[in-house]
Amino acid sequence: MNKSVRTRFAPSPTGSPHIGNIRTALFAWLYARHHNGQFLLRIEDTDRNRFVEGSVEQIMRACQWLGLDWDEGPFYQSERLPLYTQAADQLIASGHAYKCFCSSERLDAMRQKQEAEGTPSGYDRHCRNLSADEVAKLEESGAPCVVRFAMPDEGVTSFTDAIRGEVSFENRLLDDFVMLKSDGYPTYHLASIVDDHDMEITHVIRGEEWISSTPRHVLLYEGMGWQHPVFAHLPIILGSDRKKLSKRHGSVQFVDYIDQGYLPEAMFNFLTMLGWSPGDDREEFSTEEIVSMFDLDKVTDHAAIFDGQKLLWYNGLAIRKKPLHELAALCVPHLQAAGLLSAEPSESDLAYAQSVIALEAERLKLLPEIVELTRFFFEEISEYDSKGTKKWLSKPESAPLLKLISSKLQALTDFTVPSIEAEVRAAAEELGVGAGQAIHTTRLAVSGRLVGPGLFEMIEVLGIERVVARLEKAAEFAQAG
RNA sequence: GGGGCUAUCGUUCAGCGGCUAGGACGACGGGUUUUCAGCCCGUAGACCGGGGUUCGAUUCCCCGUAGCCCUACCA
Repeated sequence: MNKSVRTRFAPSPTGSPHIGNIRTALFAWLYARHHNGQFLLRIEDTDRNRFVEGSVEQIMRACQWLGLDWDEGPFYQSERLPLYTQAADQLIASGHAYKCFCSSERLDAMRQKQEAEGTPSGYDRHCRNLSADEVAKLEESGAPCVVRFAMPDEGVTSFTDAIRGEVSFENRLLDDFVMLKSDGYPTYHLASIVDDHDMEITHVIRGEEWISSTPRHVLLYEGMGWQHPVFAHLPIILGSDRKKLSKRHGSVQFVDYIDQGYLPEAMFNFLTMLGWSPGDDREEFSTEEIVSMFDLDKVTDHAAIFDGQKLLWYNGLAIRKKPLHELAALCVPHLQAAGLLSAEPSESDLAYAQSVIALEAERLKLLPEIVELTRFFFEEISEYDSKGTKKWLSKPESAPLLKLISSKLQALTDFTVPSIEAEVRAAAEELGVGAGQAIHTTRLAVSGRLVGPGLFEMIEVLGIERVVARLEKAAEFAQAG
């Protein structure tokens, strides 16, 4: 009869979500799903200055793409203002909070002085002991005010982090933070505890940058007479130089990875392994397997470094695991965008595209690469690889070789890999050149390139007409020198 | 300046008092093959430093160092 687990992802709409944001969402989602609980989405839009149009859409797009479905929400804090002011009033009434009328100038001066003197920073509690009369007078004058939490000046506040164990802070080192701003909006601290309580969140799973703020939250819960949820602070994700993830490490915006052609399965697997493990050496899992195994006690407590190469490896893995028709469905839009395939391809065009994709699948690491990998299957060859030209097409035997192969293939009634291979090898033998030479020369003739799928498979898929035309063209080119 | 979190191969995840310190990515070498890729096999590569505790520390404690986070009317 234990309360069902409820977690949430609570991003602020200040831009496109970061890799780290989504990883946090992922872990919160995994925890909820593992325990058959609920996962909610809450938009923390309490800072009107930093609001960025479109970020909520990007956040939802990222979650949906990864498969992080939410059971409730999205909730918007900006629509719940009365809840926060009520809580603030209650805290003032119970003596846990007070109004502060200090101007930003006074606060700046105070901070400068503290810095100059090397004394600990923090609000000097100037307004903490204002009498009721003074407060009334100031309110009457219309002076803007904020509500600050009245920190106990002694004692220790501690909590048990689900990942790090017991963490404690001395209250006297904590200052009277602002919980309600002068514009009537709450700060994160107030809003999040009011909402987490109201939404019956059982586990607050968030980034480790929140650890230092947690004693404030614990005290806020106590002030409200509420029990606080379990806190779990996830390790941060850093760049390869152990510095904050930034553009220099590649993309930091999550949606960029969608656009670059990563697969959600790969990203899902990669991200969960960044800070979590099943406790042994395995690291390739399906989403279902991860959901069934995931728990907070296996989350590491130290920073993880974002390794783009590993992500790429996971992506290649995911691509190779995809059933062909699914992979084709993912590649087709890229081919269409490149103009290699029409917007409304015929049945046979589609079938052709699919067999082409099948040949290149194992070389594919990123979806958009399919375009350059397969271009020659769809378009005529505009030029031959220059190294290949020098090495193979410049040989005097190339033209007769290509012509012979062409005629042999044309005579074929059974245009399949084994017969194609037999004919190419026979042609080589007839002219007394090595099979390797015949194969490389032919590859260059039909694809213009030096590397690619197996030659015979490639010829079969290209079809007799294209192949013959290309062999003849290459023979002419070779003859002309 | 103050406070907090963290510290195993280049990276990642294991190890939770006794191990030849393991797996993966990457690197390097080999095999398969017509090339590349893939696949298979192999090689190199790590316990931040100093004190304790203990018969015994990578593992527990303390100090130092380093990185990161907080120290906003931002989240």
